[in-house]
Amino acid sequence: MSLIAARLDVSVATVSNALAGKGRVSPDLAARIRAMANDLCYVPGMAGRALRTGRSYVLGLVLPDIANPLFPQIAQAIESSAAEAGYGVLIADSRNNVSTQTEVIGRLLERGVDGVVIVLRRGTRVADVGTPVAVIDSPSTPGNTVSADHWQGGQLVMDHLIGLGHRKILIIGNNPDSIVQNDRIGGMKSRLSNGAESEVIWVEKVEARHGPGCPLGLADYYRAGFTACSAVSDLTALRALTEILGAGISVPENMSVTGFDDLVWSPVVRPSLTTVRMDLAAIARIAVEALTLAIERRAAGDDLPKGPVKAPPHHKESVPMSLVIRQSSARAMTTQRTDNGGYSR
Amino acid sequence: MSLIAARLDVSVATVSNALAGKGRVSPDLAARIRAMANDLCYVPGMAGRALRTGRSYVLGLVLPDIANPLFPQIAQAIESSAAEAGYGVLIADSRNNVSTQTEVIGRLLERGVDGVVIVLRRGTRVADVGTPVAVIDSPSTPGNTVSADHWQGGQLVMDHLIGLGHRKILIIGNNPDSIVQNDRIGGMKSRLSNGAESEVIWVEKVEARHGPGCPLGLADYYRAGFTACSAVSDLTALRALTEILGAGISVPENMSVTGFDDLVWSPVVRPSLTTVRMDLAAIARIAVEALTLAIERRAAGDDLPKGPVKAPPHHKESVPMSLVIRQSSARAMTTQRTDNGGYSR
DNA sequence: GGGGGGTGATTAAACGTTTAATCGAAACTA
DNA sequence: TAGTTTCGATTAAACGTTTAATCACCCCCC
Repeated sequence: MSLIAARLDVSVATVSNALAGKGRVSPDLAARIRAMANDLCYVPGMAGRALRTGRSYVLGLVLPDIANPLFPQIAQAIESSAAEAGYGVLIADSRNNVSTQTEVIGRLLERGVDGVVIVLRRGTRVADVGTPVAVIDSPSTPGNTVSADHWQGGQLVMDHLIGLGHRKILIIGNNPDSIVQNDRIGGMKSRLSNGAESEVIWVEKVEARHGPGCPLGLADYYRAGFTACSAVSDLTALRALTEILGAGISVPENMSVTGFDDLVWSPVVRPSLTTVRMDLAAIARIAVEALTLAIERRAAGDDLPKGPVKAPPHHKESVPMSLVIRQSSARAMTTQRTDNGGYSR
Repeated sequence: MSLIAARLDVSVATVSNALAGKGRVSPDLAARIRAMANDLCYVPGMAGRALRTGRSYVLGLVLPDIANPLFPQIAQAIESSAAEAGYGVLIADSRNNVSTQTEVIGRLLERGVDGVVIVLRRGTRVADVGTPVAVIDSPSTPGNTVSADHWQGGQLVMDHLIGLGHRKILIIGNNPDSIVQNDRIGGMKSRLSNGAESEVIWVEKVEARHGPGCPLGLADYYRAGFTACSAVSDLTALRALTEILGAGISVPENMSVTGFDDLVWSPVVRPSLTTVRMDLAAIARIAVEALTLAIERRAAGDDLPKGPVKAPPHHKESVPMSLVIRQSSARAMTTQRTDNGGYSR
């Protein structure tokens, strides 16, 4: 910048004004400055700007569990929205540990991030920091900024399965403490109709009894007349799918399987997985917008209300999910076989 | 910092020296300063430091394909190593597009990152930028900084399968242009012995003929006497596994299936997937160390050799992979059935 | 023709940190 | 005792940007 100023024999202030379009600069001089800047491949140094303005144009993204297969989608969505708003994204991984979570948030703040996006799990509360925070979890979570409408997503699958004629539906959850999973299951149950019934099993509970990686005994449910498995996550659905296939029960002819989140492998397994997808792009956009709004306000002198930022008024706090119908769900068998469901093969 | 200085009635320089342990400060004054700093919850502002020293203590991490299921592991490893070295990690996503790759690298540089870690795919070359760059791809890739020893990984699975008595082994690749995949396959083939034979199919090629998501015709290979599928990635392995199970062929009794990378779902599917894992923690550590070393050197005035940084001398440029034996691989059937392999069920 | 107002540019301070140069005093040396 | 280190701390400049305050100037109007 000072180089540009020297070359055109003007003051750096004028250069700054011209490039920022702020002060009073004559149109032609401004044009000459822009030309020269472009000529010299000048890019404003963030360090000086950050120092002067107190803003780094960097957001922190803290994930509770980086092994989470959703991470790529989330990171992609947040990074994209942030980039569009002129922000970079600094990642942090609190290894599902609530104490390291506060620690990594602290590190992000030391780095001078202007705001933080936190993806919660199991409804952890996040302490108040001096910086705007957006929380993505579930509409049921207190202090949630924006998230997918998991309840409605549950309704979506259940409507789909009921519509296909299924009447005995096994719901497979993972962790009973997860607000997200409970929302999804609640939505499912709310749409049981026409005498349809459901049963819920929790993977963590059966693993607590039989060890990690144990079979879920799905063949037994099949023999008991269940014709569909609705899992709260594609990971669980995949586990169910392979177990069912391995038991010689064909999918979707004898048993339908559905999941949640449309993870990478869902389209490629055979049969490809019917699932419910969140609109992470929209969610990220709203979260980032809420955050940047709060940042602007704070820079203007207002002090923030306590707690995570709220979704901007013209946006919904919960984003509808959409059903992705693939091969793993089909019409329920009309002639029900309640005995001899395979398993011996 | 100036607040500390005022409170103790010393100069800011002294405070800086005391906290950095650099200049000459009397031990007791230094202690008092540290105490006061701790008392005031003082954290040095990165902006000022960055401006003065020209270093941001931030690394950029650019992934070619953020949908890549390996992303969580990589990001975790890099973030962890970087944090240990005192660096933050700014993520960038070049959506498998080489032009956006250079663009996002540019954005990272504008943000003032001190170095960049690039995970390549398909051997893209990366243009010289004014900042140290570490490349993670494959030992065969020119300019590679560090990576897993994919060739040796291929040998690992093949030794395993041969040891289990398999003699006709189907190798499933994804993209023929991928250096990584070719390395893995090369390693596999180099360990064919005892009259064992292999055949390679490429998913992208068969999809080009029969459309995306099409069956790979694995039952035919089973009928033709193949007893093992060695996929070049867990994603492909999973696809193979589900197709085989769906065809009524049991795994691993009739057919063994192996993959690569130990992705999230590999332990949870049934049968759980035998796979080859890279030591991403070690790889990330070496990459970050090489990078920080180059950064130090550059800060000391040396100018860098062109091209990506090289692994530090006391480290290997290629990190050995390790075999993770699970349920999906087992001893080959002794009595080979070349006809009637299932498929009808 | 002198005061007032708008215009286009400059000046200078400020952000928070590091660091080379300086300086006073105490301690050692000849 | 005078000269010379050594120690402990200070001074001041510097990084690159923004921005409030200032200034010179021209134009207009009474």
